[in-house]
This record gives sequence, C-alpha cells and structure tokens, in this order.
Amino acid sequence: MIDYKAVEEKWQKAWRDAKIFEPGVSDRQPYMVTAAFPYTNGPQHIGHLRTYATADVLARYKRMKGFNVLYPMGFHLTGIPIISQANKLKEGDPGVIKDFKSFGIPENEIEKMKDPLYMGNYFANSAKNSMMLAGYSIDWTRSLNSIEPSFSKMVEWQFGLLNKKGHLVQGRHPVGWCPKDGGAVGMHDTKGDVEPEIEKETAVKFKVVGEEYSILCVTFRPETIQGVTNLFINETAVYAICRSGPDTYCISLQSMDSLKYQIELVKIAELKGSELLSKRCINPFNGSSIPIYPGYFVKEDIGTGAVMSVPAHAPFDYVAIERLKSSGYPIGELKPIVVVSMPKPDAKPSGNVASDVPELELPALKYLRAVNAGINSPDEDIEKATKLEYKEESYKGIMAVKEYEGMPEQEARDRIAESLIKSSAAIEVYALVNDKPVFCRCMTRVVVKVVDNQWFINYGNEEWKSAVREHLSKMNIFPEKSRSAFESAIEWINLRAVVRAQGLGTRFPIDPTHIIESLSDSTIYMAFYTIRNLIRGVDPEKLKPEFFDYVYLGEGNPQAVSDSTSIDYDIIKKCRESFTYWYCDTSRHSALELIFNHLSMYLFNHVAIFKKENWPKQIVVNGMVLMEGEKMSKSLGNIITLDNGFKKFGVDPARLVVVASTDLFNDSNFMEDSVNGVKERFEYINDVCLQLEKLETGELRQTDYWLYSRLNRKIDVISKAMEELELRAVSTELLYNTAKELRRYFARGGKNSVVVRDYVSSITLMLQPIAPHISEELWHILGNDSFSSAERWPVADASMINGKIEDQELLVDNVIEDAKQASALMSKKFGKKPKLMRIIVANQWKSDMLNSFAKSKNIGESVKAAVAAGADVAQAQRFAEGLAKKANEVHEMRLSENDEFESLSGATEYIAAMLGCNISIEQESQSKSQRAQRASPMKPSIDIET
RNA sequence: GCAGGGGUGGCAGAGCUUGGCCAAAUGCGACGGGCUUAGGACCCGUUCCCUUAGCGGGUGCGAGAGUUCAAAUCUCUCCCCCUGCACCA
Repeated sequence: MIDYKAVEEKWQKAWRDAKIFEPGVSDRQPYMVTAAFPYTNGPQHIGHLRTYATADVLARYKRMKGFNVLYPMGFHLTGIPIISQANKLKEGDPGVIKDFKSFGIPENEIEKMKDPLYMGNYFANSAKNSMMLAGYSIDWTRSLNSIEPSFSKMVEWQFGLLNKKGHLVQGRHPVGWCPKDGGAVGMHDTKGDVEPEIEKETAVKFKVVGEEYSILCVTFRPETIQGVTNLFINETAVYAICRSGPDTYCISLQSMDSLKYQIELVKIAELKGSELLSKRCINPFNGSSIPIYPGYFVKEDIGTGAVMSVPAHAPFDYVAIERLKSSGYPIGELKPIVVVSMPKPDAKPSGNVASDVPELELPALKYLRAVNAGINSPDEDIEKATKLEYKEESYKGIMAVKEYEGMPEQEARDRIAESLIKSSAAIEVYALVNDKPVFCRCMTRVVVKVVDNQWFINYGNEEWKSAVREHLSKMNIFPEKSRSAFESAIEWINLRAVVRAQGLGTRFPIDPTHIIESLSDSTIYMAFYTIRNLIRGVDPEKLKPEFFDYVYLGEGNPQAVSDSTSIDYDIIKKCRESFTYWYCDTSRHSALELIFNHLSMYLFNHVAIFKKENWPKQIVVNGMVLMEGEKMSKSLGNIITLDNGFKKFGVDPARLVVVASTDLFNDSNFMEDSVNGVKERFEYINDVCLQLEKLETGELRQTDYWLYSRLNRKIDVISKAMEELELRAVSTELLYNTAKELRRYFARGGKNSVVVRDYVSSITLMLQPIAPHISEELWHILGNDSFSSAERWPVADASMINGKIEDQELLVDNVIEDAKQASALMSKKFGKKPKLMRIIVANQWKSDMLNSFAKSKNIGESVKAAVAAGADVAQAQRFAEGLAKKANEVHEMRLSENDEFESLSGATEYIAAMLGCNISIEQESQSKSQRAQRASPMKPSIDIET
C-alpha cells in the first residue's frame, strides 16, 4: 500500500532542500507559468486545485522538456470583500462565523479576523500552506501580495503610464449608493449580498398646460410615446415642484429623495396629487394635449410617481382606465393607440401563449388574456402580463406608426429616446431594477447616484482594441474553443470604472482620495514576480517610476536610475536582466469565467504597457470543479478544503481527478469513486515496480517487442496530448491503459525485467507532471538517485513501434474474445464445456482479395485474381459478396496467412490457458473442419468440439 | 435580453474541426461467474432490442426539417441547461 502522507512529506521536503523549483537566470530557455492569485477571504478548497494544478502540470512538463521554468505565486488582498467579511464578523454575523468554523479555523483566530488586514494575511498564509501541501512546483522566493508597498509602487507606475497614454478618462457613471453612508454600494455592501442592478431609463417631460413645470415620467419604453393617451399620478401623494437647471419638474416628493442623486433638484413648491387632476399636459413628441388621471397602481416611491399611460401596450394602464370607466370617472373620448404590431406568424406559433389569442384586439388585453387575467385581477397577474408583453414585443415587435413604421421595436426605442433627449424633451435616468428594494448593510435603502467625475479605463479605444485583437490572433489559447469568447470579450469591454472610495489597495495617483479598483490593480502583476526576489531589501519608497521604466521598458540607463533612486546599480541591472529573461514565453492560467474581466484586462494592459516581446503568449482557462456532480457551495456544505481533501485522498489522486478527469473546458467532477480508481492504478504500478527483481532476464520475445511497441506509441500519444494540454487523454493512457497493458503482458507470459523496467521507467517519468509525488517515489523504487522532476521527458523510439506485432497480438486477443463468447453461449445453451477448439486461419487468397478490393473497390477483378491464385470460384464469390456488403468498412490487412498462423501458433499456450481447453491452430486449406470456410483475415474461424 | 459554451447509452464522459472502419472509447454503477471462511480488493463475462456457437438485423446520440450514396458528426428552425454581463473578486 502506498502511504501517501509519507510519500508527500518525503518528497516535498526533498524538493525544498534541493531548491529545484527556484530557478535562476540560465542558458536554458526560460518559460514562465503564472496562475491567477487566490483571493484571501477564505481557505483554499478542492475547487481552487484546478487552475493551480493545471499550471503546475504545465510547469513540470516544460521543465522536463528542458526549459528553465518559473512558477511563482502571490496573494490578492485588495478590494472590498475582506473588509466586508471583517465587518460581518464585527457585527457577529452567524453565517460567516459558522462558515469559518466549518473550515476548521480556531475561534481565537476568528476573533482576530475582525481586523481585515489580519484576515487577509491569515488566509494568505493558509493558502500558502495548502499550496505547499499540494506540492506545486512554486518558487516561493518571489511571493508577493497586492497590498504590499513595493507592489503599490508598481501599480502607481502602471496607472501613471496609462494616464500618459490617454487611457484614463473621466465621466458620469451610475452606482448603487447609500445615502446614509455616503458611499458606493456593491454586492458586498448590501443586506443579503444582492447585486444592485442598475438600468438606464428615459424620463420624458410632459409640459403642464398653463404652468411652468413639466411632469416627469420615467419609462422603459419611450418608443410607445405616440401611444400615450394620458398621464397617471397618485392622487393621494404629495408632489414637488423642483428646479433643475433651466427646467422645472413636477415629481412625487418621495421620488425626489432618490432622484436628487442623479439630477439637480431644488424644491420650490409642493402640491397634492389631486390638484393635478384638473390639468392637462402636452405630449412632447406630437404636441397633443392629454389629460391626467389618478392611477391606482402608481407608487410614489417608484420612478417619479408619475406614469405616461399607454393603454394599448401596458396592461396596468389599460386596467386602470377600465377601472376608472366602470367607477364612473369622467373619461371622455379615450382611444388606446396601437403603436407596435407583432409580425403575423408565418408558421405554427412556437408555443407563445399570447399567439393563441385572436388578433384585432388591443395588445394589452391580449396579454392579459394570455395569462388568464382581466381588469379585476390582482396586480401580480397584471405584472405577469406586463412582463410577457414587454418581452415579446421587445423581441419581435415592429413599429406600426409613421416615421418609425416597420422598424424593429428595439431599434426604435434607442432612436426615439435619443431624439427626445436631443430635443430636451426627455432626460436619461437610472433605476434599480432588482425585484425587491435593495438595502445597504446599515438598513438604508440603496439609491442610484450618478457620479460625475468617475475615472475609467477606456477599453473602448478602437486603436487599443485592434492591437489586442491582433495580438490575440497570434496567441495560444487553451482550450482553443474558448478563443471566440476572448474575441467577443475584446469587442464588448468598454469603459471600466477604475477607482473606489473605499477598500484595501493602492491609492489612485491622480486622486489619492480614491483606491484603485482591485481587478484593475492586478493586470500586470506577473511581471513583478520576475524582480520580486531581487528587491526584497530595497526600500519601497525608492521604487520610483524611472526604476520601472528601465526595468520593464528598457528606458533610461541603470546608472541614471541608480543616481535618482539610490537603488544599487547592480540590483537595477539584475532586475532588468531577470525581467527580459523571464517575461517572454509565458503561460497564464485562470478560470473560464474570468475571460470577460480579468483575462481581457490582462491582455489590454499588457498591450498598453509593455513592449511587444513581453506581451502574453499563451492563456489556459479551465472550468470549475463539481463535488459529486453538484456545485460546491457553502449552503450545500460540500466544500472540502485542500488540507482535508489531501488528508483524505492523498495529493496526487486528488489533483489527478480534478485536473485530468475531463478536458479543460468542462467542469470536472470530483467523485470519490474516481479517486479510488486512480489509487488502484497507482497501487498496481507501484507493485510492478516493487516486484521487478522477481522477473527474469533473457532474450526478447514477441511479447516483449509488443510491450516496447506499445510503450513507444504511448510516449508519442502522451507527448502530443501534453502539448495540447489534453490532460484527460494523458491520464487515461498513462494510468488505465498502462495497467491494462502490463496485466496483459504478464498474462501473456511476459517476464523480462529489463523490458518491464524500461516500460515503467518511462511511465514513471511521464507521470511526473500529473502525479509528482508518486512519480518521485516510483523513480526512487526503480533505483534512481535523481529526482524524476529533474529528468528529461522520454522520447519515443520510432523503430520500436511495430504495427505488425501489435496486429498479431491483437489477433490473439480477438480470437480469445470470440472463442470465449462462443463457448459461453454454447455452454449456456447446451450445457456442454468445450474440449477442443480449432482455430482456423483464413486462406491467403482471402486477404489478397480483401487488400485488392480495399484499393480498387472492384469486385469482379478481385474475384478473378483470387480464382487465378487458386481459389474455388464459388467460395471466392461468396467471400466477395461479404466484402461488397460492407465495402466502406474494408481496409487493408497487415498480416498474411502465415503471419496469422505463426502468431497464433506461438500463443497456443496462452490461448489455451485463457480458454481453459485444448487448442489446435489450423490453416483453412489443411483443416478438415466444416467451419473452416468461415475464416476470414483477422477473424479466424472457430470450431468447438465438446 | 445580450454574449460564450453545451445537450450522447443507468450515470460520468469521449467522439463531433477533417461526414463512412460508431451500437458509439474509457471509467463508474448494475447483474452473473471465479477467488475467498466471509467481506473488501482482484480476475472473467453480460449490460438498447431481436437473433446467433463468435455471424447478422433493427432502433439510436435534445426535437424537427434539410444536404448526402452515407450524419452523433454539415445546414436551418425550435426546446432545454450552464457561465458571464462591469466597477464586483
């Protein structure tokens, strides 16, 4: 039995002592592998294993291919989550405390984590420990974290450069905002961790006749403005008349409280909603005069407390009008105006409920019916109808009124909104569109604030985009099929807010009251690894921009930099040397879901900052890890921390299952069964290594050549798979097929210790990237003093690949399989056990015919040739018919009749043993068996005597 | 809604880029047998349907339609699932 714990400790210590993963600058070709650094607000768990272990596999493989490989690691502490987590602890949040306890964190530590910095460092340390347990081939001398002062210096330099290049811009930006705290509110700051969803809306100004103010109505569907028949207000609410620049608005008093964070509002008067009812206002689109009615559904705290009524297309509006009518409210001529039509379905409707309702009705009514609602239905039903109508019409609706007639509704929406805003008939506002109101942790309701001077990185810059686009086309992307995601990410990414008012991190150089947002501060940090170890003794204050200009960009000269920064000349030189050495051939590892943020920003920033030769060369993304088929989540309680997982399963089995149970793109499924399967194979190979001495030596026999052939073919297959990072293929070939082949080799009578040693030695070496500890152990058992990690990757000897021998052995296996089946069926049916089996090899003319047919596909000629060669005409024709039937499947044979006969004869003992009866190998022409004629190439006839 | 990726046998998961050697690798599970005092491990066999002494035939790879001599594989439409959607790591 393999003692995983002991093996892991032994080799991890040996690696550390030998410092084999601390590469210096050398003559060997450099290769640098980096993986997204872990965020430190929790422990490492099995899910984290995937990215880091995949990177480790590549690092180890490249090392064996003769590269000088650097795999560094750092920790992410910037941002909000750590702070909000610490705050939760301070508040005594039972959820967080419970989670932490379940991770095995001692209570006194939890207490100390009320200090966010303490928490960050605690988890950084714990992550480092877990990663060391995982045996990643990381060079820890370069470790860094994202809040250390020297790192901040680099980030400051980076943003100075971005600014110089014009990539930083300022502008208006809506954010979730807590009026009480006076700060922006993201998901981590809200009660229940909900993301405030902000959407753009249009607020249309309806000038009130005879007054100086306009009623402001917020809408998602400005394109329906021609269908407005009236306004709705809440007659019991209080409305405010406010000045806003040159405009004067009438909005509900309550909505003023939230809207004032978006537009300037100075209240000059108040009036009751009921006072508005006697007035009329003007539709700014067409100048028509419309009345104002009380709308039962109008809420004073939503939007502006006033709604433009489009009864033809808004179920609520329709219902409100109908209810007013039936209550006797004086409504004169009010005709709903249809402004959007649905295309006639040319085929059968595709299950759209609404399509079942006859046309010629008002759309609003149609959708009400579609959800089985009427004018007296509860609001939830009307809401349903509203949503359905919004969805369907937005998707398929066609404008049905002049000017925009025939235009898809989506397009008309943008155009009309734009033109209304342009003519000052409307303004743009934002609203939270979460189903429920969003509250800040402090219980204050979150509003939308438009920040005026927000700083952005302008990823929308077309020049920048096209440079990135072009570079991407030259990069390796694994898996290749995620390239399209990168392509669309490049197109999609636009302005990205880059600073926050709070959180851990680097101060923004242009406005030190703000902190650089934490995804933006970690886009080029990998470059820092190349010098981190060299500047440990340097006072961070000395790391002035000119230092980075020289080290990263080669600008200036080391003497001048040394003079102005008072950093040692030698250190500066070495940094530059190290950077140029390492930062060329790089592989970046991260998870699939980061393509649209981190990885894209990584590309953009590299292109913006560095010289072309230092741009990224390769990105590897991987899916996530499922636990026994389920998503890992705290609520399911199925998160296994790395430390626990390793204890339970062993490092190599665990990482092998996570990394190699599926291809990169798919989610990998961590199942205990799979772990056990892996372990069994390890045990088997381990046993073979341990028992090598018991084998004999001697001349090579057919079986030995077979095993060599398999081995060399395997080396080819695995090497190719490794290059493509198809780790699943690597593991099946290396573990499952290896065990299978060895078993067969021994069963077939193989017993040559030299051959087996050669075989398992190569297997052991190829195992190194995916199962490093086991590999070292086996390598050691095989009598080697070196590290398998430091050995070279095996190279296939093409001359040892022998298709003929493999076919001969395949034939033997086929025969055994067929015979077993036949005899099993026979004994089942007739209850008789076979005494003797005749295995009859097909005539040579059959394989000749088959080969000629495979080439020419011409039956007639093949038959003729066969007859000329002495075949019986009737037999030849019968055989030809069989061939013709599956003409497409016929392929050439490598073995002649003699080859078949020889290999079967040579394997008589083996076959007899496998079948448990006597065997006679015969040739078709010589055999007296009646079944002899049934023989065909690679498929001898079998005649069973009982 | 938009963008990206998927839907394959009891399950997991290949194959689909380059259509035919695909009833579909591999692993797990289940069933039967062997080994064993017994269990585990291990070994052998079966595991879509019919049929058969290994043959052969049918149905079949989300649904439907199409291209083709030939489709899990190409095209179109539809349905469903997953991930991301921004200031948040």
